[in-house]
Amino acid sequence: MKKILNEHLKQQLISDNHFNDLFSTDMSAKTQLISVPAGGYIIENTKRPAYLFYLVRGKAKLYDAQSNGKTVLIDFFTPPCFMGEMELLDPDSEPFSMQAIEDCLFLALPIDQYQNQLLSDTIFLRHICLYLAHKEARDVRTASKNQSFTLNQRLAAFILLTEHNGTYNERHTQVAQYLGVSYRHLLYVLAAFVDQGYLVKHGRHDYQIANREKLMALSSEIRNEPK
Amino acid sequence: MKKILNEHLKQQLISDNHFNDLFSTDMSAKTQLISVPAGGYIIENTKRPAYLFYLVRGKAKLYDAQSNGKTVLIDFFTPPCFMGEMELLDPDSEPFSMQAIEDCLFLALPIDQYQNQLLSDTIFLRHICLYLAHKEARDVRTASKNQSFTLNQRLAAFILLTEHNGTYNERHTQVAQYLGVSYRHLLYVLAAFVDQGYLVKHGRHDYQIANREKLMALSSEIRNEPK
DNA sequence: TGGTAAGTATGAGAAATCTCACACTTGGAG
DNA sequence: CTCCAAGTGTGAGATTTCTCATACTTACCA
Repeated sequence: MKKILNEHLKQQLISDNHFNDLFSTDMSAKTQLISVPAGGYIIENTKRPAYLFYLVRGKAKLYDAQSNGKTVLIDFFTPPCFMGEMELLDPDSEPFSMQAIEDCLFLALPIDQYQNQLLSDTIFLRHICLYLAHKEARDVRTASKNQSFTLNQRLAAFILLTEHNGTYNERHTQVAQYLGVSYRHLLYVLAAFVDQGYLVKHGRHDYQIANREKLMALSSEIRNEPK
Repeated sequence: MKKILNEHLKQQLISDNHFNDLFSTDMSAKTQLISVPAGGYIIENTKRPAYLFYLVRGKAKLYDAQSNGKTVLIDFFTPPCFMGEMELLDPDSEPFSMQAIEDCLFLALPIDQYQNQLLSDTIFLRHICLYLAHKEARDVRTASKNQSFTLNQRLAAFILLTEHNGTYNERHTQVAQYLGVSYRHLLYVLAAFVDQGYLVKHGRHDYQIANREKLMALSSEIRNEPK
């Protein structure tokens, strides 16, 4: 995690993402530009994050740290979205981890400094409410729809979501758990993708996307709104 | 939908559910007690609800009205929970329907009268935020877990959730869609439940629960937190 | 340096679930 | 009253996915 001291870029991102509309006062001066490289942690395990993050570029994933020490893949994030809002709102919330899939750029506000101000800012709170309400509505619909699809389709979508520079290299065990299928079946379908030339296996852990169009075709039915 | 003029019951429900803690000022006097009978509509199709509801007793279900006129079962609600908060927050939100499964009791605040006040009440907004954030977190975990269970287990949980006085009578077509399985398979499992004596079929549309313990055993693995 | 846990890998048979085809019932709309 | 759409019901074969068993590899720790 690194602060980026590029005032011009910061201002442009703030304006591109209408960041100031989220608050009742101009937060530009208080906002920091932060980058996290692919694979880096944005929020670590049990550590309370120091910032409220607003993702403007990149992809990230959310883990849940279970009591037994295991971690479970929970959800994915793409811009624009908040991260760390749960910690801002609820000091007693459970620990979890947030990790960058691609290089990520954030507009970030130091929590300890501005927590009180943010929690008293009705415009900000309304935006968070709306964000959460919409996210919830979307997730419920997506979850309901997802059940109807075969692992072929869901895996294609998953690969495209988590791929980085054309390379897919998630842990099979975690993915199987996240997609709700057996490890065995995941490997079958992965092998089938290689067979059919959609992926090429490199070494033990990396798969290179060889036919992105086909993967997109497979996954397209999931993303599209029903007519 | 009926207003209930029972001041004593209202005060008791307000106190039992710590309703006043949700706001920065005492809303008791402004709160109405509203009941909706089983099967009745709490929020109808495209009609903007007149109240912000807080469910304190009963069960309800949420439908999504699609553009083609069809309706899709989306989610279920049990106390305590808000209903209509989306409409309060976002005047442009999509239409949907909320229907009572059992007789429901609500603490309700007229939206047109108190919308501005509520949207300026940081305590209330924080509670809504927290409610939404926790609901979201729970739903994501549940959805992820649900995939791992067989229709046997999910259907058992679903029957217990939607049952009313020991009778289950949801539309098969909707349930199949909601649970993400084919109509055919749903009927298979339902028939198996009857075979095994968990349910008894009455007429064409009603199933009576004949072995609640067994259904609870089947569904228990879903609800329990992982250790 | 060896042991152990976690991840990767594959086969074979079983269970869950789907698709398709077809028939019957029911409740409105005209 | 008739027709039609939607819901209900059932059979048979195909596909998806699971379970279990069994190896091999890798990382890490004592």
